[in-house]
Amino acid sequence: MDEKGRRTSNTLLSEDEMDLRRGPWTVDEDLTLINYIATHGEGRWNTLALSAGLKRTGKSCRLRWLNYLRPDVRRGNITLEEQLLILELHSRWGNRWSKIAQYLPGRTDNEIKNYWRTRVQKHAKQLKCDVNSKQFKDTMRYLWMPRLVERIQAAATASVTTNKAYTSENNLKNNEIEVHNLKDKMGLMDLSAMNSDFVGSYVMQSHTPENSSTALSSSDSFGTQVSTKSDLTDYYSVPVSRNNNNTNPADYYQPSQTSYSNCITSPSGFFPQGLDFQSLDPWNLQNGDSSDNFWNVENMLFLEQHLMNDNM
DNA sequence: AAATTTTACAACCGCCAAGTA
DNA sequence: GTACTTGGCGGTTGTAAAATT
Repeated sequence: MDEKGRRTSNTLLSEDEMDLRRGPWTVDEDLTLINYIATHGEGRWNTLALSAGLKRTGKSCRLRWLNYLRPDVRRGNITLEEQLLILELHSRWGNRWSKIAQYLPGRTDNEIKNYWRTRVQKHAKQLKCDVNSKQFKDTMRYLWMPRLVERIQAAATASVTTNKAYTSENNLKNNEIEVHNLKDKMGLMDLSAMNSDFVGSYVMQSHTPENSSTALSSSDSFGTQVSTKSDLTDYYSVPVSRNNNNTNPADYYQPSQTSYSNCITSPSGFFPQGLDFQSLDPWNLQNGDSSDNFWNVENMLFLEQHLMNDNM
């Protein structure tokens, strides 16, 4: 029996007989579930559903709790850092959403899965290539991911400039914690090059009072985030390490034969001569509007052709 | 302004493995 | 040992909101 009915005493009742509800949860149902779990805790979801008086399956209650009501669920835009992690972890583990979600605290497997399907797969579809193809994976790894790193770095640099004066004891404490967490995550990605200076400056952004809509905390994947032209110089300048010990996190993404810097500044290292590299960047903010103008027809055709040649 | 299409995401489905009676 | 229950997972669907025509 896969929750098609529930056994009460010796009687097996069908879902119809139990008048089970489906579809969106109401506020009342949410409150009932929250209150019940607050009092009795999680677990034994079928029993919980019955005891709480919810006309839902145990599965439905579990899902609602885990994906939506749990207090530590993070909502809102996937940050650049999270996008980078998702791309990286997916390249390692494929559709192991729950495993990937373990490394994004507060994000659910469902949310990550939705992100992947709606944003990433969309672009694979537009490129007319399979999301699991080598070509698409290469595009992700050598084009989008370095660009994401660059954007994270650019945002961090910008935050250092604009928030120089913003330091408080609390901030420093919070930053220490986040630097630690971030390093844990990045450590998983083997981003040994990421130094605390860089990470710290990045994290600083997330604790500034005016951070609510920064490039870091609010962004849409593949260039649909809202931004301003003033950001452009950062996005398109060559990433320069903020110190001299070669600790540019982007270095991690160096392909075996072509350097990351070459990818960024000279796409010909990876893509054919003449390719309008900037336009191929999913996070391209040219013209002040980032919303997918990256995938203009010309470049689509060009990349498509390149991918086809690659197949031969 | 209305109709249509697209996007984003919550919720459901079916399968499977582990636990339990 | 086995039939059943439960919870977890990945895939898919439904639908409200936003964008476009």
